[in-house]
Amino acid sequence: MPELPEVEVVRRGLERWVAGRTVAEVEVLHPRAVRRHPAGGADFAARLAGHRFGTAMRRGKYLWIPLADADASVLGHLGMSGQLLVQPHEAPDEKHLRIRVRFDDARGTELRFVDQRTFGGLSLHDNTPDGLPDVIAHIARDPLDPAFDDAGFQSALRQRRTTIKRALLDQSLISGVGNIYADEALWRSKLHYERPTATMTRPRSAELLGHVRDVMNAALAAGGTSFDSLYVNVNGESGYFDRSLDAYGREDEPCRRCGTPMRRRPWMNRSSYFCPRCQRPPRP
DNA sequence: ACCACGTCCTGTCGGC
DNA sequence: TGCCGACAGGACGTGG
Repeated sequence: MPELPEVEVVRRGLERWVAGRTVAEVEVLHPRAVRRHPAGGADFAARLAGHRFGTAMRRGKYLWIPLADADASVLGHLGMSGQLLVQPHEAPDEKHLRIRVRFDDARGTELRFVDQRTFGGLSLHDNTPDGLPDVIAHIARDPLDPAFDDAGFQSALRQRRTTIKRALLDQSLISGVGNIYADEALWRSKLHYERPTATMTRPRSAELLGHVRDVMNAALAAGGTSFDSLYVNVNGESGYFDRSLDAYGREDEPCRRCGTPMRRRPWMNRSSYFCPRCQRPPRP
């Protein structure tokens, strides 16, 4: 379940292994992997061939590789189980290989998009004037972006009529936060996931934002987290932010602050993990 | 305009 | 032993 730190690790891998290379041929092996490319797989392959890759960029969980010779980008999202692998040509095809990109050089490697659950995919889009693929113009900056607007986020929270975890997962408010880091940041902030955003004072919002950044930076320092053997970085090495989670997946285990057994609650077709003592539910 | 929820997908795991 | 349901969840479309 790649979130921002894992995606950043993949971005760095792309920067190192595919920047500057020219596409020779693209094979789309599963239509769902290009479902965000409206004209379909054949068009995706045809339009990409012959173009040279620039330096991979990232916003939140989205990755894109600008074409060095056109005002367009290859946009990628890893979804739940997506991997971008740089593999030798002779490596056997992965079971869930969805897209293969061959290059026109003699480096002997190709780029592969592998994805078991097919929530992720690649697509080709024109750029907006600020160099962003047009279809992700609505995605907010992420908290590690130097241009992230802290004050704007805080006032947006107060104006919303929703609850805090929903807001953290809303990619138009703040991007790059998924279920795992949301639970981690809320635990660190001693906030219940159902706290109304309207009750978030400036200091409380600032503290939460600080914890979101701390959790992400810690994961980044550890080379990206993975809690699922499906997740592998761009070179095929599995990252693992070992034993550093305080909330996610810790049902019935003692809270690392107060020792109370942690709880899991079904929430929005997923789960929320929290300490019932440190993170008191809001008064109804 | 804002907000909530169902849906897509495949593999693993645990219970009966 | 084998079947079946629950679970994992990011982002988008739809309906309120």
